[in-house]
Amino acid sequence: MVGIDDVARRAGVSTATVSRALSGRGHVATATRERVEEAAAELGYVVSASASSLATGRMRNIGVVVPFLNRWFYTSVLEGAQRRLMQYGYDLTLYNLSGSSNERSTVFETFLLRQRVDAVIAVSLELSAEEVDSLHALGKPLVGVGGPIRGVPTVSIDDVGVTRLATEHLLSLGHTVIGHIGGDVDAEMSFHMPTNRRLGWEDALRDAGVEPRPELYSPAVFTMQSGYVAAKQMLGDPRLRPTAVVVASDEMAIGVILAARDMGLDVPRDLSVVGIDDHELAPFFGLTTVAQFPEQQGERAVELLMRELDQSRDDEPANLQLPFELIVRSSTSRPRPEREQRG
Amino acid sequence: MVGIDDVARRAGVSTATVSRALSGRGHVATATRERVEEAAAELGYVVSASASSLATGRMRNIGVVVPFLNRWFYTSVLEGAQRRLMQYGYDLTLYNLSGSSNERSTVFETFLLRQRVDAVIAVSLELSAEEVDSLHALGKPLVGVGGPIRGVPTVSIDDVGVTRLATEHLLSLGHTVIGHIGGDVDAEMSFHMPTNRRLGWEDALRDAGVEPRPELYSPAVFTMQSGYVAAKQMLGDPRLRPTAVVVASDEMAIGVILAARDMGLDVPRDLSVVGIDDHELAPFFGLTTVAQFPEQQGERAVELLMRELDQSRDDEPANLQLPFELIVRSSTSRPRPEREQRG
DNA sequence: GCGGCGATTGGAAGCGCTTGCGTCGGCGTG
DNA sequence: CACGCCGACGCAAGCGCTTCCAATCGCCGC
Repeated sequence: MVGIDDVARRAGVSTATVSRALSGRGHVATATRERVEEAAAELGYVVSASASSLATGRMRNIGVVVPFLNRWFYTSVLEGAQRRLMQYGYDLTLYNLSGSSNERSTVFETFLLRQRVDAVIAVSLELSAEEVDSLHALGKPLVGVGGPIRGVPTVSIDDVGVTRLATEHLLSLGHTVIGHIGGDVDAEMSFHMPTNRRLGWEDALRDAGVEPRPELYSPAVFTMQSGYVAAKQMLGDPRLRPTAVVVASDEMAIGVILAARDMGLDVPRDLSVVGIDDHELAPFFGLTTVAQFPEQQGERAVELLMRELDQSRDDEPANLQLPFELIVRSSTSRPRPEREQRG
Repeated sequence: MVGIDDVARRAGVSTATVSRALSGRGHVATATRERVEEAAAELGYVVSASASSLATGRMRNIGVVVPFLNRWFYTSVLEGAQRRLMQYGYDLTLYNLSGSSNERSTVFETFLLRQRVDAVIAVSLELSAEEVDSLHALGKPLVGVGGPIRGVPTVSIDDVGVTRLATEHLLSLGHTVIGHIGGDVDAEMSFHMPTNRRLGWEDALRDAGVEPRPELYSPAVFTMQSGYVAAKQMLGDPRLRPTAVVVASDEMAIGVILAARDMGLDVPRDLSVVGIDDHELAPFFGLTTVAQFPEQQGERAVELLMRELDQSRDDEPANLQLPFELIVRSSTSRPRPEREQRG
């Protein structure tokens, strides 16, 4: 294994100089630096991560904790985070909580505290005060993606605003009987998100002078299947049927579209559907949706972290609100004229 | 930061003993061990990963390289690998190649060689000889998931057998005009897999005395959309239409089902469809499929790796063939009687 | 009762880097 | 022209563990 001394010898300098030259810290004459770099390249020298970490106390590695892996949102965040981290020269070690039920405590109590990561990004996780504290006690910065966490900087989108925008789109098309199929709070780990999305729907309706009808809200978990089932139920009675629905995720929304088809309803003629996410399948189903950009969220989370890692954490926890955007496709249109609709 | 000497002092022993007691290596009297463990627990001591790694040369961390993240197969493999690694006390650091085009070389030349991982798992990646060699030169074991790699132990499924099984299922139902929608070799990174799956279809047909018709094979990339488009084309002409199709992945197969519906064809009455994977959406669409178990593949890959890491690599590269299984749902049935079919 | 052996434990030498502290010149000022 | 400063570089002390080697000690077999 070629070590720093080999490089030093070959370049005719001390190991200290090699270290400085290669890391860019400290003053090194240009000529010397080049000689060192050349020697390192010729020998195929790569610094030993563990030796470097032991000496500096920094691992150049950050931990990302996700509640699931098999979900578009999480993998997208992961993808963005990974890309940005790589640019910073950092590694990403992955912790997935979806395994056994006690995996969560294992991750927090053993793995994350094991000095293997400089910081952690928690995606859609409601962290307990102890979890946050134990990390902070070790001097490990922490940032969250999705949903605020007490005392922790976070990047997220305005979940109220998202469904509000979706609902307003529908209202602007002339719909007034608008349903909402949303997250079932108990079934998901991402705490306030489902509730906030419902609030956005309610707020938009009220602002338009329409009182949201409880029977037009239907909870569901974030899967296509669950969206399908919820839609079947909500659309069952033609007299109570909404002319449009705001659905809390694209996957659910696709389930809704499929349900509508199976019931002989034409989308968007009989039912307008708007989802949230801009999932990769959304274009295929012509789904109008409010796009969020999870990859970007992952990237921003990394940037936030890097800032905390660099500077002494002066500024207080920022809550970064990321943009979202309505994308109109073919699943929404004006409602059918009343008389025709009844027919 | 509490270190090993703190524990040693508290337990009244030397650091050497603490190390031995906590790591389980070497002989330590039971009473002593307990005393040390107690002291460590009270102090909340956790070994410093970098110090330990520097001393032992082992990182207890393995790298997993995937070509994409947003695909059911990869995340499932990842999930299985992660779970098993965690049980072994190992971390998983993730490398995703789907970013920029030069990310691949960056990963291999910089990150993987940086002494941060003890070994690597390559998922659905055709590695070049240099990539394999450079890893082996560093003494880093390597195992592949999906598709054989020269000189590297691999876990995979029998891709020929998988489509063969699917095709035989269709044949046994009485179908004889069976199409295949499969991977486009050029568009995917997973090399022989698409070809092998096509071979399975051809073999099964020939064994049944049916010559596979080239116009009943249609290449497509592994997405729902692409399956949809391919199906629209293959099913376009009623006189040439197959009564059944074997589709190389569930996502594509769902696209096929959707296309059939849009063309007014009833599945399975007018068209039987069988996919491969047992994707999480398969039950929802009633898709008959040949299940493979990617999580299990991830787990087995880890086990293979651990064996290489433990023993001196005596045995030569094993190629582990994992099981697959036909799951019959509602997308396949006997073909309609001939006369009715034409009608 | 004695030599020897294995179980226990401590001492101390690294593992391969980073970095504070010093030294050595060369150059800008007064 | 002398002084002081600063850039460039080398020395050597760690960073916090692991583990080889040696020292002890209790106990067994002859």
